[in-house]
Amino acid sequence: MEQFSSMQSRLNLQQLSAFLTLADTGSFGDAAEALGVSQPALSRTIQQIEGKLGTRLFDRDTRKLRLTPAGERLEPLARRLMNEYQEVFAEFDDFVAGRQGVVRIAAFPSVAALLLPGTIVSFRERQPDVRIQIWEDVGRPVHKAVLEGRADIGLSTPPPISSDLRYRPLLRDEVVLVCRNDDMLAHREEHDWSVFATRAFVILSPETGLRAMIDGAMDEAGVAAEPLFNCKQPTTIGSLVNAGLGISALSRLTLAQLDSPTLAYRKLRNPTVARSIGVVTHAARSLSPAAKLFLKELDAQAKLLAPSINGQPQPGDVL
Amino acid sequence: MEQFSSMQSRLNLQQLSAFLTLADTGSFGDAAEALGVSQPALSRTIQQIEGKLGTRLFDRDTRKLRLTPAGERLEPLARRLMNEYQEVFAEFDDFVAGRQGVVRIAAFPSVAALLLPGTIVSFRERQPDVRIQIWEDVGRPVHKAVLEGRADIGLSTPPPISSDLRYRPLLRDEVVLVCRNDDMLAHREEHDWSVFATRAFVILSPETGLRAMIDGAMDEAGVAAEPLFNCKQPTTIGSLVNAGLGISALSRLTLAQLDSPTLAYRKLRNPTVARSIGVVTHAARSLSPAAKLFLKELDAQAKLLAPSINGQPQPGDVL
DNA sequence: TAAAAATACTCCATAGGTATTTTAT
DNA sequence: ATAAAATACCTATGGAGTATTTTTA
Repeated sequence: MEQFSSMQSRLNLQQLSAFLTLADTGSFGDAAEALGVSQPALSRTIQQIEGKLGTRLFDRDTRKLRLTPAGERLEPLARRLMNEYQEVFAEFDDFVAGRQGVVRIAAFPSVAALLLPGTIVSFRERQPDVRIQIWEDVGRPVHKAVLEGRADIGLSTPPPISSDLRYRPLLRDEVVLVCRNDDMLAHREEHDWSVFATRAFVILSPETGLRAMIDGAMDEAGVAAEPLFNCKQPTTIGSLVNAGLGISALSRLTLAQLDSPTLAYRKLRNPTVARSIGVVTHAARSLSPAAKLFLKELDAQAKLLAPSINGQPQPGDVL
Repeated sequence: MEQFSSMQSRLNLQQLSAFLTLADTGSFGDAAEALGVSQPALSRTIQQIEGKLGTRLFDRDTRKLRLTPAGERLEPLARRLMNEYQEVFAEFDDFVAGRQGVVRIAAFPSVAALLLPGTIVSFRERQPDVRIQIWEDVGRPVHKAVLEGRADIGLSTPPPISSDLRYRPLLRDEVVLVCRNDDMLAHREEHDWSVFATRAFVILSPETGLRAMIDGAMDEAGVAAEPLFNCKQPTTIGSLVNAGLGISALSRLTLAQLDSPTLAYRKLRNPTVARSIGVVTHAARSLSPAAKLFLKELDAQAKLLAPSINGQPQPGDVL
């Protein structure tokens, strides 16, 4: 920077500090001690400063020491500079320690609803000054937000391999049968996919990721049945099932989000279908310290939910 | 200063500059060139910075370079700091060059009236941003103001020797006979002090410095006459003389201050009495650069006035 | 004459340079 | 294969120490 080519007449921070300390103490000996250097060292430093600036800063002899007019002019300026400097690095230290900053999260609504509230509560206890921003998105948009740097952390299914994204699984989200809890199907712990051939059923619309998994499972199970409704929203499915219009298949996480006391879920097998929900980050970009701390909190939260929802990824899972 | 004992995590200005330049150029090679150092040198500098701060500031490989979140946070802070720094030293350089500051002057009213207006006009042409403060005082108060640091420059008679003041003469201010210009005394170029024995006269009151000189001269000349009035103000003397009530003795400078077209002055001899008017500064205190420049202007102005008022100090002068 | 700043000299830590290696496209 | 950053190794400057001299009240 050319700023520094013509820097003959500017003091570095150490020199500013030496100047201020001498101005404070009024004696080379005391100032040198305060600065942790020898008296001759400080003596030379002050001479160098005065040489650089082209003025004496102190009128002095072996008995007296006082600021010159130039010194008096410099003092408040130097003091302001040093304070600014302190403040800047105090602020930055806060950032580095994760006490300050912004964490931007892009997440599936289901994950946002289930995992984030608890995480945020305990995170904010520790890091009250960190701002948290959440975008609820589905599938691809989450990956895109992380890829393009609009979000620090994505919570979603795994991104396509060989993209510049990194993925770490948090939860195993299994596709389950959804019915009213007074439905006779609720009497059994598990059902085959063939159950959908025997009952009216409602299902998510084809553009959703879950629907693709469900279609795949039905194919594999050889079940060819026509759904009663295609719904965009999981909540609609919940209402329809509650209304007794049919049964459905949803992921555990999506169902948990509905939070309906009258709905039950039962395992579906042959095949068992699950997707992985996890953390998406950019492979080439560092996370902010605050974001790293947030991730730790997320891990803890995911472990907490493990008994009710989670499961380790298993062979055969659709990830 | 303890500020520096715990300074492990703070960057010096060179490091800040290196960081900003790299952020600007986006390439180690280019940034190194801009900074005037080699690429490996900058490479190491950045590593040291990151080590100190405890975070990476750039995500980089041999092809790409971009700021990390920490880097993005630091950038505006660092930029602000560097700007502050530039501004502080630009301002201080102005001060050192005498383009900025305050010059405080304590002066005899007569000197203030005669010497300062021209000096200030030409000084302000060159240094329009320097503020000038003037206190009009007489004799001792001028010395005291300089001694106590309330004024940078005093314009007055010489201070008592062996005080902490320094004195440099500017003008020789001679005591002269003052009469109306239609007075018969004006016909002769010079008069002895005995002239006061022959005419009614008015005179400054005893507490003034000039009065002491006049009394001394009258003693020496053996003139013992009673003044008609003792006046505190030179202007009163001017009025009385103009009114034809008598003649008087004043210094050239004091008379010039009256600026009356109907008054004349003539040399007084046996003895010739003069005082020195000059610059009083503190012996142990530096002058501000602006004050030094002001003194130069004063010298020039005093030389300009030399033909009409001045004269070199002469043997026998009361200084 | 005593206390404090300035000087003289010596030393070493660090910032910088050159040559080379590693790495990612 | 190429271009850029990182590493290795060396050098030299300037900041800091100890011992000593100078200065002034």
